[in-house]
Amino acid sequence: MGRSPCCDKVGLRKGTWTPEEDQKLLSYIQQHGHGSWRSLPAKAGLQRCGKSCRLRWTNYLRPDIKRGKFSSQEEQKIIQLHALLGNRWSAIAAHLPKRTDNEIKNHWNTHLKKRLHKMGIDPSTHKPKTNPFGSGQQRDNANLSHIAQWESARLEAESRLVRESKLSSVQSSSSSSMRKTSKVPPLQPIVLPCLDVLKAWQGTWKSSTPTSNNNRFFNPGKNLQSPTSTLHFSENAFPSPATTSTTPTTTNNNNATCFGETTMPLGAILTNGNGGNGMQLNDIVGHYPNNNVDAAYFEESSLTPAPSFLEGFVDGSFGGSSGGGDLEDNKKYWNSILNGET
DNA sequence: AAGCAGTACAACCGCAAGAAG
DNA sequence: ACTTCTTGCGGTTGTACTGCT
Repeated sequence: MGRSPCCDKVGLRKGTWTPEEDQKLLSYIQQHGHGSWRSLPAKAGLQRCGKSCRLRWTNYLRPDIKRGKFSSQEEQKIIQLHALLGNRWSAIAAHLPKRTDNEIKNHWNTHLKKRLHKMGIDPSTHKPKTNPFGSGQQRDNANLSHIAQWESARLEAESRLVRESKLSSVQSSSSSSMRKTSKVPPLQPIVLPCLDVLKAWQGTWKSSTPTSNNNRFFNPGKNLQSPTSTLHFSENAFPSPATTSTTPTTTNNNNATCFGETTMPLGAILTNGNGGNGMQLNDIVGHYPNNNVDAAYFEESSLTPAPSFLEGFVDGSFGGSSGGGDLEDNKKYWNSILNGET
């Protein structure tokens, strides 16, 4: 009973692959496909076990692999995904085209983990290791609240991911017998994990009891403190809700008048818009001429601590002045959200 | 130039689980 | 129902490279 070893380990080479071995493996697979990995080494004239061949192929020789330095955009995505998925490298890799789980794992362990440490962030929890914001009691409370909300959102998103993963694996297994076993949730349609967290966060805020006061967008109610976070909306980017109604419109307004730069609590964006006390992503972009995300940008002002998964959204997105992500990628991000994957 | 430590990346190992016989 | 095969996955180790003393 039990599994047999992947190879007999006698007379087989281990360690770094030579260019000759690579060439043998590559040319064999190009001609015949890999077939059964166990039988491949003998057929290809390699003194390696099948498992080693498979690893070499999937992590290095495969033609659809992008090698080389990770872009800042990719790094940001890895951090965001890791905040959501933890060490599920294959799941993370599924969201980074042409990158292997092994490469991402190595990059995380050798670069990103250390970088987060230096920034005072615990890479396993994605939370600040210590309070970097001084000693004000009020600030401390706000931060604790912020962290608690973030954690709550994260857990909710994670549980949702698990639910969706189970659901889709049932669907996919019934629809395709070719699909091999995998812990990775199916990728189509792509639902951005960041958005999951945003949604979860929405739920967190929505669960509080809104009251009407002079903040038309956001009122955290009694159970949750207002976040310390605010977002700045640039001039000409955001038509004034004050000129229309107390609730943001969900329809596009090409002739919308704009108000000058304003400061909005993060909750204004993350709480439910149609309910009247906050805005959804659709609501926000609905205010821009032609629903065009190019028309807007926002930048982080005092989101503290900034959850890493939000960085793509609040740190320099849309070519904002604070530097940050690539404009085109951010636009794709947002357009995918607005095209109904939400 | 040699030795050493740190870093980056490739590769290995063992486990889990579905497929196949 | 059971065993074996096969593949995928994540953690860990090994090795080559680089920079410093």
